Amino acid sequence: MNITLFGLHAELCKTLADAKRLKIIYLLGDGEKSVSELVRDSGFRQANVSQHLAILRQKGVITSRRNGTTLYYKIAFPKMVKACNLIRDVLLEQIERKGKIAMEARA
Amino acid sequence: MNITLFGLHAELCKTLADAKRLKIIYLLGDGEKSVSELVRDSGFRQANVSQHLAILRQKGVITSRRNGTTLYYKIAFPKMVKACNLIRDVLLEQIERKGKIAMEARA
DNA sequence: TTTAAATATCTTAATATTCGTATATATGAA
DNA sequence: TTCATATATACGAATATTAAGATATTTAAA
Repeated sequence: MNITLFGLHAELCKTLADAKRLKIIYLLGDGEKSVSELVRDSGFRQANVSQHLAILRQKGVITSRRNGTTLYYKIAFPKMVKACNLIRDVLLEQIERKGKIAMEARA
Repeated sequence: MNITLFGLHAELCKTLADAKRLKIIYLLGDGEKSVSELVRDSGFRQANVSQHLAILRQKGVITSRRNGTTLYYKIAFPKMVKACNLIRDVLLEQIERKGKIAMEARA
């Protein structure tokens, strides 16, 4: 069920479906960053950042480059960031249209 | 942690992060469809389709219109489909690249 | 007011995800 | 070699997600 196109597609979408990974993706939007820079800028624990980076790298969303003991990560496909931006646009439109409180009241 | 922008953003991304929901979204891409049409075209069980539709509706990705006992669903934000398409593009690029690498490795 | 059709919801077991702690690995310097 | 720094991985507990079966709800028609 996972080697269908929809299955692979869903797996790729899953990489975006986590608040911490989204933050990391946007931190990498400005250009490559080392793990320790990401730890510093995100406020997440080092091990946790590495875990999320491993997921993003394994799904081909980011790539890495080593310089000494330092690993630099960057976005592999700008289209993924564009997709994130579209989804964020929708979110902002939803918030603007109804107000988040009204949305939750109906839920 | 879920009422942050990144938290809400991740929740919206989550709606795309399931193979069945992606299939439903693409089935709705051509225009509105009733639940029974979706059941027929997807091959999923009725209760399961309803469950996924409920998730998509609750997150504001689709909207519904009732006609008698029939409920018609449609995409609420075309931008969400565009985001799906971008991610699928990335997936296809990844597959193509991998294919090339595999070809080169074999050659 | 029964009945049927269309759709939604509840419950639950299986599975997947996430995070923290602890530990391991890799690289370069002393 | 030994040490320090940067980063990755293993493991387990808590939590979340999914699918199926059973049941409920809604609407219209008989």
